[in-house]
Amino acid sequence: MNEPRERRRSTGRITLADVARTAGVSPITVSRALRGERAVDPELVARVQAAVQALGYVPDPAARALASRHGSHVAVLIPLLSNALFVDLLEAVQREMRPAGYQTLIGITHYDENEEEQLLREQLMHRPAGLIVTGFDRNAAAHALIDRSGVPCVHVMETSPQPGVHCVGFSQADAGAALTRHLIARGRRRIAFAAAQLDPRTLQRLQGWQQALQAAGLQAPELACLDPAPSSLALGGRMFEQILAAHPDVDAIFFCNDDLAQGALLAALRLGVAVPGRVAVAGFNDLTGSDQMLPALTTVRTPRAAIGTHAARMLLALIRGTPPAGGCIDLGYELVVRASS
Amino acid sequence: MNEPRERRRSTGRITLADVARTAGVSPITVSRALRGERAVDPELVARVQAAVQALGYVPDPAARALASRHGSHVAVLIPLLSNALFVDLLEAVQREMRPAGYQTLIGITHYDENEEEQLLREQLMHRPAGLIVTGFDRNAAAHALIDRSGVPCVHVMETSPQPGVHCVGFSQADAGAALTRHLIARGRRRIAFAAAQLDPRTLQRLQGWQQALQAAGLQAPELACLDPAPSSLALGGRMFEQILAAHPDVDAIFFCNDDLAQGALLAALRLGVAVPGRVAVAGFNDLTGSDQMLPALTTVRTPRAAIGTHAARMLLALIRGTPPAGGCIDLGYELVVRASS
DNA sequence: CTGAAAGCGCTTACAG
DNA sequence: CTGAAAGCGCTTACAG
Repeated sequence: MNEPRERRRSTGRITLADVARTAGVSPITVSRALRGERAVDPELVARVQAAVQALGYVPDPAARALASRHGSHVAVLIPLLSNALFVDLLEAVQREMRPAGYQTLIGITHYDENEEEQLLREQLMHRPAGLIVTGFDRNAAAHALIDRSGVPCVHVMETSPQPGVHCVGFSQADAGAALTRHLIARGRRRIAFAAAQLDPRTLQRLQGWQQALQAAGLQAPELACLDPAPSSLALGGRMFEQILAAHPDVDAIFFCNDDLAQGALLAALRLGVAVPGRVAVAGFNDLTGSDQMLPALTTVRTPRAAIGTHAARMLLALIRGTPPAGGCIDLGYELVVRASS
Repeated sequence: MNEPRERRRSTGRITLADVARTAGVSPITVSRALRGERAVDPELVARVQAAVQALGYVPDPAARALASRHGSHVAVLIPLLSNALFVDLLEAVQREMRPAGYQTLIGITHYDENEEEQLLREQLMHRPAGLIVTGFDRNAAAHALIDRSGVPCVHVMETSPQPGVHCVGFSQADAGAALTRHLIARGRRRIAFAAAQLDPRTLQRLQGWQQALQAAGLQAPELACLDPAPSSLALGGRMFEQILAAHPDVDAIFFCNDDLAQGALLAALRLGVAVPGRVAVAGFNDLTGSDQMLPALTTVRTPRAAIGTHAARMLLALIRGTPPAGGCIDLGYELVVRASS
């Protein structure tokens, strides 16, 4: 009898084959039982599970990915982590994905087209099971990468009427218009719009502001204060000063993000400008701290956690091949009127 | 002659074997040339690279992971993403890791021992090349998982004299003591410490506060205001009110995190309490907005970005098997004195 | 400095 | 409902 040849590279790891042996079934049956795929005799499933328990078997994701040609993770591309908006979104996505057995890989684009394209390339080479991206604006190469990859993709934060795309979000333009109409209803007539970063969603809010003013016969293009620099409290404070200096008749300012508006409120305190007496101030997103400001900040509450949850569920459905209910979900927004307007 | 048997499961993907064929070398030489491993004839390397370019070859991480028994990613465990501290840390880690070819997988523990253990289990089953964890406090099972995994691990945010462990951070206790001494030097005598969350690092700052007071003969255990709830602006405001109500003689409050202190400053404005006239206020971490507050907030600047950078480099060295310079790096902290104290 | 062979631990596709 | 065979695309360990 031949001596059994020694295995050359054994890792000592407990494998699916070990489970199969102790359960007295074939490896493929173990594989199917574990993934809940197709029908497997309940009794065999029980035996497999017992063996898994007894041996402490843990599947190897790399082997699984190699054999099945896609990983057990999803990639999420967001612009920043320093905006609490995206942190809330991410946490919600992870909360759905982890129990479903998917890891979440985060890519931060810094609002940069080229970084996003590069990131997409890297992520896609890891063969994610699914993809979540922010909005619809990206360069042609990035679009092509997504399309050609065949990886299911959900777009978040915006909505689109385009058929075939999957998205979860709300109308940024409508939300911007609604906030502007609120200011008009409060009797404001010279309403400025102050924005930083100038990403697509900010510009959509800008459009909403324009439309609402136009509808009321109050249009004032000179009151759009646009700065491509990153959003921050300090910048908001500076914008507040500049706008009041340049346009003393302004009686309301709509900031495209709460951090700018918070900075403006702080600057108003510093400068002794009465809010809302002299000028009303409003923000967007209802970030943490806005309800604590003095005066408390009027803003638009955006459903980012719900967006994350729904986007994850939609992606899971796409991954499983069960078509999700509807291609595009509009989760709306909520006007939060506080003392600053 | 036999008909060449058709390949059964070809994916159409360009593989290392394809590159080898067009470069006219063996697959293993391609593998070595691409990874820059050992010596390979420069001319062959050039031929391989040309073939890679021509074919648009992209290595498959799953196959690589399966063959080499560890992934091309590192896992990072942090408590929260809603504290800007950890966002800065993460961004710095990613900035080092991506160019080195490693993806960063983020796990959020929510300051929960069991969640951390579970997360560790999941992450480790994905065989990361390296691991970064926050601090040293975790349950025995989590410790054992890290040790037994054999995965190189760097601890961040704290320092430890223990030999054999790798860490990058600073002394939280020293920083807490330094801030307290500053308040004492400013003539404050009844100095309260207000903390939320009560995670290990917060409690280390508490110790620093105690030591500094004791050294000055000012100890006042009744002035430690500890709340296990998550840190927030609103909670800081409430704590501010409570402390002044319960201890009217308090003349300074040291909040364990800037968000609490910012909330306190806002509450002071609301209540008409003079800061620093009636009571000095200080925070910790120098988070965004602290310099914009009214008055601007005295705090301790913590080097989280530098911690991320150094931790990533240390981990890279451990992964490559080159022992890093020193097991533990203390990056210190910086007192930032502003108008609130 | 280079290579032929074997293997990493799973799943797919084909049968029955 | 179950299985034997082949293969996913790399790297390790052994030679030379």
